[in-house]
Amino acid sequence: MGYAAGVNEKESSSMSLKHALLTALSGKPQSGYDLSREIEGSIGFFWNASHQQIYQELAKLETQGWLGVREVAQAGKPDKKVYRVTAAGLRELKRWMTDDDPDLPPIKDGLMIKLFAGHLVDPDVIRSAIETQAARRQVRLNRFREIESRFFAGQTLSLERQYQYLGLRRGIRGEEAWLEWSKEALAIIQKK
Amino acid sequence: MGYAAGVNEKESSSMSLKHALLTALSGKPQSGYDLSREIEGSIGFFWNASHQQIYQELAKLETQGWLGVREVAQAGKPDKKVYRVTAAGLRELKRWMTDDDPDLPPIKDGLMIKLFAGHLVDPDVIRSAIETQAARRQVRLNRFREIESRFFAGQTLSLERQYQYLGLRRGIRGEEAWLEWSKEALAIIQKK
DNA sequence: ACCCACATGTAATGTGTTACATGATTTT
DNA sequence: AAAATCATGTAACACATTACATGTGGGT
Repeated sequence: MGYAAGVNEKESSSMSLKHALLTALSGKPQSGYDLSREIEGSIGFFWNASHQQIYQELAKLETQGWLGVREVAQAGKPDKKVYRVTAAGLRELKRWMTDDDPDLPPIKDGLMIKLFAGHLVDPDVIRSAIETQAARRQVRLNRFREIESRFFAGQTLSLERQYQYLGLRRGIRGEEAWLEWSKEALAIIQKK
Repeated sequence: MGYAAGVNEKESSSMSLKHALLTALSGKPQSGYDLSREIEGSIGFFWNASHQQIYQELAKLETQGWLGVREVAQAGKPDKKVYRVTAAGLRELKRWMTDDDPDLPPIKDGLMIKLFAGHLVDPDVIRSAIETQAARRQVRLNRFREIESRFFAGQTLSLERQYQYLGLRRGIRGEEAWLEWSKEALAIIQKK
């Protein structure tokens, strides 16, 4: 039988909007719409998804038995489908939490590609691309810091909130590091 | 004509392995195989792709006229297809470099999801997940630092190499920030 | 009138992964 | 003899985005 060896390719076990949704719903039962709102805040900073994707994924998770649904009528508003995590869903979430993902999360940063092709264009193009991103990152950092001082600083935190706070701290440090880098980068580019 | 407004959804103009490949090939013409090697190093740190995806994308780019191919016979080895960027391809790359991507790059970090669900499991599970990632990030940081001191430190750099160096600096600062965060996080978790 | 928030979806397309497939040469 | 490197690809599937679609009620 003739086929050679190069088979041990990647195996990212992550790939899981599923588990992000289970996590968000384990807090409190919610509708797809609610989730797509919430996911723009705390948890969604680390795992992004559009509302279409969320609706599809919720339907799958329900079929699979990890979620249950209940249709709730509302006065003056469309009905909503409120999802909750089942016992099987919770089991799956806990299982996933113990398995080790061998890869670091992949990065897809267009600005870095632009950097690597920077010599092909006027330095002003690169400078302005960096400055534009820096402005957006600064906005995000400010938002994070506000959340920190409003909801976390100087308060006694439950274990759950403590973990949330660590997530926020990760966001803060990430943006700070990016902004420091951008200063270094702009200083060097300016000198040309 | 009856349909309402909520239409102004996201519009990430990034999504571009295409441009990562154009960038890599603008340096020197290469085969898909060469690219899949190179992409594990410098540029690939910021834009990941498997060899299958690269082959498919190269074929598309050639059809589109942004790349040209030349089959090169080799002694004792399979033929290879060497791709180069065409004039149209270079035009497209430069065009892309000037357009503004309104979104910050999306993050998909499973560890952060685990954090948010941390209260559902024993703190040891979280602690060990963080430690495992920290070890991998430390390895990556060491590799970056070695590249820095071997190929960039104390040398006069061309514009092209200068930009590459800034990319590397971004990688270094990113990993440093992550590791500092992990110390903070572990210190807090340990106290429980 | 128009827009926004609420609320849920389908269809088509595009991007990315996993598994399968081949086959010569070089290293262990 | 087994395994790794070189080199390219197809097929099936899973994940994600864009565009389309509907309809109520409240604010400007």
